[in-house]
Amino acid sequence: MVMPAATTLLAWTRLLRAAECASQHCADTLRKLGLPPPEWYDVLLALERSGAQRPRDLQAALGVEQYAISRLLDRMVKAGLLERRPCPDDARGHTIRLTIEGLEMRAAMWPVYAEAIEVALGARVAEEDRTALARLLAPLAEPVSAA
Amino acid sequence: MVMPAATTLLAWTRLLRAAECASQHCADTLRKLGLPPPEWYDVLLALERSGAQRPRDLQAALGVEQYAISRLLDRMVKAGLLERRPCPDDARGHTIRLTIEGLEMRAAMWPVYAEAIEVALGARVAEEDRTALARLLAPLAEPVSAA
DNA sequence: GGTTTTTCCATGCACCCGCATCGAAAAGGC
DNA sequence: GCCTTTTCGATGCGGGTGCATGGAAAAACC
Repeated sequence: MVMPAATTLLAWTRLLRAAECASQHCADTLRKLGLPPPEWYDVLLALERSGAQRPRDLQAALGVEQYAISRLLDRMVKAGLLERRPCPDDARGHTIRLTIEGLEMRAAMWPVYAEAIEVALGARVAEEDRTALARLLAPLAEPVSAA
Repeated sequence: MVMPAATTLLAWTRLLRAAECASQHCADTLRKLGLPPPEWYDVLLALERSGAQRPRDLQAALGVEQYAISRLLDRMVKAGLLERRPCPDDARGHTIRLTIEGLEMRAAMWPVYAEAIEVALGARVAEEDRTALARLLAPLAEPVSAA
């Protein structure tokens, strides 16, 4: 029976706990101000950067499950931040566009989101340590090889 | 408007993505073998180490919400892994005990869990880097100061 | 062209979570 | 002792997630 090294277990628990604390702080901060959760921000940002996209492209870009995107877009359309349009060259799909409200919402969320990230991470780790951290996390930031 | 440093944003995205990938791999591995999710393991381990505990102690030890523990214990009792007993010196609470099945379940989960951790983390980061990673994550592994 | 396979997206269902709240027991104030 | 406050744990409700599946369009195959 394989027993992970002590350093592995320590890094493991710290990694999970750190991510939990950080993302929790972020989500809480947004919610307390009546703003949408972080994943909405990611969608808004992706659309603002790349223009209209199809759900499957967003899915690939954001790395979430297909049904998650489908329902996330539902909610955001219902909230008036996005618009579904029929896709000209593929009748199965749609193209998703930002509305004005969506654009404004991203702008409204950013300062709050940025501040939360700064508090949760920037202010707690020195510049050089952040660089080292990013480098060490790089190999872990992609899916475990197709199990 | 505060704009986090580039190193902060990079570390941020890597941290969240790494934790997501790692914990996902772990949960998937257990699930595919018909085993309970990781949080059940944590409860089983805590009880095996410290003997019977009260829900509020487990809550503090595991750092989850009160209602989460309440319902998690419900499910685990229903699955036959735990037992609730009246608490002798506090009629509001209970003491939670492992059953034989709970003990066996933890033993059954460990090799699988350990292997998944090894694959998701141990095999992807060198020994010295794991040490450095744990050190860098330490300040982040506790809740953001009471916001 | 017709048939099979694959891609794209939605959705029913069961489950889990977060919030707010509740009832009951203990602790504290006097 | 009595009253107020705090602690302990459960739960109804709305909503999000994962799984499996469905239907329709496109692509691939022959």
